[in-house]
Amino acid sequence: MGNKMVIADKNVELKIRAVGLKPTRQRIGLARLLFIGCARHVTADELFAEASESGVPVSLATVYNTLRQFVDVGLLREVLAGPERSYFDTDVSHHHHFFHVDENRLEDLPPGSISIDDLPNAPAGSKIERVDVVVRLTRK
Amino acid sequence: MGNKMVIADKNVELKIRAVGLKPTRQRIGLARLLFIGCARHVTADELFAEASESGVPVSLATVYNTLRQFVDVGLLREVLAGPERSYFDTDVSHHHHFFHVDENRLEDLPPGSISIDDLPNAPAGSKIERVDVVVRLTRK
DNA sequence: GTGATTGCAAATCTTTTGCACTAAA
DNA sequence: TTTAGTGCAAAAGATTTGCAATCAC
Repeated sequence: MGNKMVIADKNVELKIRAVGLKPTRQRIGLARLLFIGCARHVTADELFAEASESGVPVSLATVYNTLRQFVDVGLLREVLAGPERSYFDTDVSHHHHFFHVDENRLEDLPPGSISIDDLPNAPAGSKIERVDVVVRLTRK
Repeated sequence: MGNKMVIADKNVELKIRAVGLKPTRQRIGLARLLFIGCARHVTADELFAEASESGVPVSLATVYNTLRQFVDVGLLREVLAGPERSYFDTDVSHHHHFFHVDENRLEDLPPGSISIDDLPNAPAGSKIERVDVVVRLTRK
């Protein structure tokens, strides 16, 4: 059993090294939670809770700092879905989201769901960084 | 000069009454700033500053509460552009936004700029409340 | 007069930061 | 050993809330 785990850990460590960060116990622990397995959407709070449960020794401040660093180096994408809190997506490819308003939960749009035509020109002096689409959902 | 002002005030008061709110001095003052003239995007802070400058006697807490109430009754729309603060749009019709990341400023997309095809079906049990598109801009 | 609204200050919530301590290289 | 990273507690910023005072009707 331990074998796969060890290999995955090694990959996570390499991933962190690859972006120029020091692979500390905390970063490795958080990265394991984030990057081993399917793509996911987390808040700082959720990740902190998960880390605590699974025995990763980390403080909430470090969770925040680590998430920010991972975004900065392109390992995570920050998704703006509501004004209350930030969501982080382990899938950094260009895609869009459902946001379940009643549950404060993000979900990927099925790929190819939305195609945007007639993208406007950026106003003078600006360039388009990114286009975010959020489909807000409520209970039926 | 005073005449137009008085009429506009009257309309603002009627607007507030129409949604079932009591037209207090504060609500009328804020509504005048918001709804007389062109459509605009404001933050609570900006509106509070404006109110203070133009002699509308109102506290920051009341600005927040009033904005929230105006959103609830459909007089304003809250726009999600970043996690730091909320923006309020006096244009409640369906339209999308540029967000100037470096300036924290919203701007309407030229009408008809974006057309979304292939809108996905909502997941089971949910219905689509709204689709938000934010085109994030940085300095060129 | 009476119930809704306001102002203020305090509380809340998310996120960031300063600084002494710890750990990775 | 040396520098980067961490934890804690405090700070910061946006927003909400409790409650006594005030206002609209």
